[in-house]
Amino acid sequence: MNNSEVVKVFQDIADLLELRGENVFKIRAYQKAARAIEHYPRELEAMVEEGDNLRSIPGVGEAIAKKTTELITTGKLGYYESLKAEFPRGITNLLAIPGIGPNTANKLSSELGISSVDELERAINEGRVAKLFRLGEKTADNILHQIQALRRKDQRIPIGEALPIVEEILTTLRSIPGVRNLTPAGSLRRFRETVGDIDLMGTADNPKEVIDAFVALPLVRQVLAQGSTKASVIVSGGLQVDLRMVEHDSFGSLLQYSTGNKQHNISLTEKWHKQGTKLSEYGITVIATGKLEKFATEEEFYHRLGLQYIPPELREAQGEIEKAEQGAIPKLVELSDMKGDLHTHTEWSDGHDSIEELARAAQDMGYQYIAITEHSAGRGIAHGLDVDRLREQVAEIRALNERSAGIRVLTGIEVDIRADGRLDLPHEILSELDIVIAAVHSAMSQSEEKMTRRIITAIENPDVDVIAHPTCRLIGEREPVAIDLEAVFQVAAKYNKIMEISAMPDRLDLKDIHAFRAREWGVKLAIGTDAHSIAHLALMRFGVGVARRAWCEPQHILNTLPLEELLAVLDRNNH
DNA sequence: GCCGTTTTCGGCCCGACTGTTTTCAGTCG
Repeated sequence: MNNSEVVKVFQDIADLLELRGENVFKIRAYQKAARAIEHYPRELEAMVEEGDNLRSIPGVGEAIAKKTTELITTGKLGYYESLKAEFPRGITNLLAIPGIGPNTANKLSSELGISSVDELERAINEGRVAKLFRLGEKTADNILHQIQALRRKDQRIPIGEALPIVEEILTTLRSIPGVRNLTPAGSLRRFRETVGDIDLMGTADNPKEVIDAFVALPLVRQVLAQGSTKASVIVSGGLQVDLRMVEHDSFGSLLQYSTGNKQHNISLTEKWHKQGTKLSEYGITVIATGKLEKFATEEEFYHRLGLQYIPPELREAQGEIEKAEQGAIPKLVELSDMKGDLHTHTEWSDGHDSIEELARAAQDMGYQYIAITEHSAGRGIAHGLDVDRLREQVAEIRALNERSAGIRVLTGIEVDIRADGRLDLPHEILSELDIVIAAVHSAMSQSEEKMTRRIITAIENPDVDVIAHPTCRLIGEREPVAIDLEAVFQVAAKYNKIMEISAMPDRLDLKDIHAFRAREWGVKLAIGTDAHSIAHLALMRFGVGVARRAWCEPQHILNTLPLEELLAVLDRNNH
């Protein structure tokens, strides 16, 4: 049983307890535990097997640890089953509709016998819902509207799709005179791999003008709300974007409040409440005097609390507040630390541009090096290189390096790892290359045991430097393969092999929590774009985002090294 | 149900909106 299945059970328990009208703090405890497990970098199943204490997870105490163990070892949870038996099947689906909470759901169930979204829709259309006490025509209409929105609403969208849309909006609005601050908040600012709605925060001398320009943007399809300081729109693609404007001197408080995540904010607020201060989107209020302090920047806000500034990517309630108290927030890797790209494709395999074009583009980005890593000729991979073509390419790259200065082009390959763990190309050619990346592109439905063995065999192969996209997932399209990453990281650490963070926004593989664990195991990471064209080189920032969420500093990332040091590390393994 | 620089019991984040009702319950972020 994987973590997300455990999370689902505890979220469901919280919903059922809400319906039952239980103590809200008990409900909150289950929600908090579910969130903590959702972001936890280790698989609970492995922890239970190894006898590790689940109570080391913040928010998991004696009762929830015991329930988790039961759930994982037996596949069932008695408490959950009996709780479910108390309510009509499917009633928790009603809670997923915005505007319906436990009280409304109970009322619908007990008075109208409704326990599904379809039944609810029918009842609204027949006018039965509006007749209930404390409901009415408007509420019923609103629920119907929400049901329809829910049905056509896409899932959370990948950050790679959201960010370009947001940047287009920001660029236009920033050109309005009088705009001083304008930035995204929420999960986009924290660089989560997918985002729901987009929140934008800003300040301007003329906020109304900015709001008017915002709702008039050409990509706006529908205006949901528009006031003097706030507006909500749906843009083409179905994404909801909210803009909120505040006074200049309150911008820091609002931005901090709106960046989250939820648990980060709750932890801060709870902690300082005990010390007699109240935190809100308006600032910090000393309860005794009622005096409100405003903050123009987030830095001032955190410093007022006696904390180091916490970068948005770390605000996930993973111990960052304690680290900030100790002054131990890491100096996270930045895009400007990147000295080169170690994973690219050209027209030699399935890329679009020539080696030289790609190299020039990399040089223009200020890189010191770029590795050309085509696919190997393994089955199923378009235009992969066999030994002869690879030799030919190596010769071309060497010639290119000799006749041009400014950037070093590294010879390489993204060699296929076959189903049994052997590589698709022989040692003779691999040993001639500057860098060998190995990756799985076939037989992805193997058992966890087989897949783990397969990857470990590749890691143990002295010709291999880097393992790329080890879970093979495609966000929203393909589930990750079954693999024991803890075992993989352990072996990678032993052999000093590198794990890649794919910066390709639909991969981001390793993902944040896996990269976090790899770093904890002492595994060195590389960030590669897997570029198939010049434009893809710019995707590096998404990989840097993942690395930052994994608490990585420059020394954890291979391709922050200058050329000579990079070559020394790669030479260490073989060649 | 969780937790501890008020530490094993007694707390547990804050503010706003909406619709229904006439003072506030319910829900959300």
